[in-house]
Amino acid sequence: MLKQKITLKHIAKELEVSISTVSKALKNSEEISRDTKEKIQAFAKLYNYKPNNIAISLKNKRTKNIGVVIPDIVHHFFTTVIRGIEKYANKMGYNVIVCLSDESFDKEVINMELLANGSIDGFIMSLSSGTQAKNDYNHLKEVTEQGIPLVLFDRITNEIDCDKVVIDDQYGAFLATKKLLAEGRKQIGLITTDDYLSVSKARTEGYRKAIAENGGLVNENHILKLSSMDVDEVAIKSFLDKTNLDAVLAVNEIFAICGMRVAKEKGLRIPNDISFIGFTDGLLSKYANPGLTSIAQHGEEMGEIAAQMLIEKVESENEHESYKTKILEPTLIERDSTLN
Amino acid sequence: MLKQKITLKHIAKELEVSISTVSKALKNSEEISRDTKEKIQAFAKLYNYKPNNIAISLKNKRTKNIGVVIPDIVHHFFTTVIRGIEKYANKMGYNVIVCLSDESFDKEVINMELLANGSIDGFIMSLSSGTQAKNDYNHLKEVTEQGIPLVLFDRITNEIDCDKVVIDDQYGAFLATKKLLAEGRKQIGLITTDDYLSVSKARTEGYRKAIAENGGLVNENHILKLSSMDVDEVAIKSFLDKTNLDAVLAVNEIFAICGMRVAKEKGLRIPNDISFIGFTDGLLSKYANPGLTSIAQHGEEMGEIAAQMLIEKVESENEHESYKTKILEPTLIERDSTLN
DNA sequence: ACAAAGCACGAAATCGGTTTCGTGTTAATA
DNA sequence: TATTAACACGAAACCGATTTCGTGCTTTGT
Repeated sequence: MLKQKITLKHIAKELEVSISTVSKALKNSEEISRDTKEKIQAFAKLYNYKPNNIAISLKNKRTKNIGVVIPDIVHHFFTTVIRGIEKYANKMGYNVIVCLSDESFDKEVINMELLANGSIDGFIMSLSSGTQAKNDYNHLKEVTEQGIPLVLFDRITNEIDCDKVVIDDQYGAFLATKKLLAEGRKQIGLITTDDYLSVSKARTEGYRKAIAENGGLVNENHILKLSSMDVDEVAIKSFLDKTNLDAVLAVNEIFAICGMRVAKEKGLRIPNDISFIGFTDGLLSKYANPGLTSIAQHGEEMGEIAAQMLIEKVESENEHESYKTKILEPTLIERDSTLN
Repeated sequence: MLKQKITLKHIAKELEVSISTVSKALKNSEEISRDTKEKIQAFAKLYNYKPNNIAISLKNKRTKNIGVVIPDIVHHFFTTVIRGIEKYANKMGYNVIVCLSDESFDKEVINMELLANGSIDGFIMSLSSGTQAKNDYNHLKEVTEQGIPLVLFDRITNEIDCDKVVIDDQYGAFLATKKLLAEGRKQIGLITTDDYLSVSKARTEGYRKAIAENGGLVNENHILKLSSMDVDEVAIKSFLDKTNLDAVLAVNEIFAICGMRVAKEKGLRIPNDISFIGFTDGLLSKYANPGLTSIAQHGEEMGEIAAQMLIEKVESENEHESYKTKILEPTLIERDSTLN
């Protein structure tokens, strides 16, 4: 019943040759005679021989697996990045092992240690908020010190020397704020998270910069810092109640959508009375009502680039430690939550 | 600079004992004297020795990896399933290798063949539409014949004997349709895909059953079958134009959201003039405007159960081939796209 | 004091491949 | 015909662990 996987040893015994001969014949080595090669190859094809990946990994010290560690998978942005990674990795014959840190420092460490013991050839990761809050990157240091290539994307740190891919978050927020200013908005609010998240910090800076460059002064009351990634609708409502905004920039699409909902409940018309711009440009932005103008982060492209950088490092023998940081340009996708 | 990974051999040489002694000492074998064990364990701790996963996998013929093959990762439902799988698998010390078939039969086959050669202990998968359309399951047969455990979820087939997890799609659609009928809706439309997708077929049946049970007759013009998973807004618009519906059931949330948008453009009030119910209950349903009433598919739970079933099979020695199909009950989540 | 038992450890096989090196046979060359 | 080169293949080491079996030494028993 059970069709046992066939190995070189089986073929060798059956054909009365040595294991080495079989191995060479299947690699079409010049060393083996035409006759023998044909016989062995035919037999292998017949019995659908496929070499055991694990054995090859052990010999080569290369697994053709890449480890991806991200905070959460139920986030459109991360999911598009994975798709990009998968796309490129697959093309190059690599598999993708996905681990979720669940925004927790401990889980991130455990996952990485597990994978680092031979299961993968390199890491692609985005830091958990727990790690960024703790500001402890020893697990990353250990990995790089062992010579395991690492590529950070989106949520990165300067503490570690490695390849990185990010979008220019500051510029993205700058772009969005400029757009709102160009519409003639005067009271522009920002809904963000605590500063320990590198991206939120950068976006806040972009927002400040745009306003300053426009000769305005940032009203600190116009900035709402939510302490968690979960939407706090109550906080958003009281924020909109207390202020008198005519535009809102949010660091992700959920905050923006939630803001729009609250605004509509307050009887405000979007975009006539108040404009909204979000980050991420995922499904929510596209299918929201009205469609949410947003800053596209080009996740899929980011994933492809990260995979490319990683595989290049994995496959390059030389250890000349030169690390690149690729900065992608964000794009403003205009929809109906802003004036055309 | 490069901190080389330490192996049993290194420890053995350094401490002038044999490799076997080191191995046994680290497993706290009774065979080894207290002194020697303490010496070896201390040394291993000091140099942070961790056994090589690949070597262990080769020896044990167990990788502690499970392969997940899904059509697409940029779908809320699938990501929740992955999260459920990850959750359980991680707890049991397993890693998850994710492969995307991209709805293509060929990619599905290639990915599975790659992983089946020793990289994983078992598969969890949901069929690509390409595979369901082609109705060819030989790649699954081969895998099961090799004794590799397989669990199918959501998009399954009866052609293969293996464990399965699904929600009762027919009942879900039945439930939704009943709800619409209870609201007093008379002209209930259905937006679905071609029948080759097992879930669409089941949902269509549930819809028919509910109407029939209510003494109604299904108007075939009230059923729109889209040929692809991509939203065809034009088709939906002409569908709503041609019919005169007062309620719509859609087999996924995107179709439903798109339907709501078209309806609003036509000047219809939701839910006063027309109700909408979708499937999936993802972010879109939650943050749509109005919030979309929908049938929750309990993806995370499905993932956990699938992982549990798989790991149980993986870890059970005996080959008594008994396969279960677990059917989860869908739940109706009421929001503002239907009358309360 | 001598045989039996027990202790602590090492040699070697194994998992399934790859690869280096050595060797017997045949063919080419002097 | 003797020598050498080319050819075709096998033995064995290796990757990094686990595990069985064997063995030298000490200890116990009589």
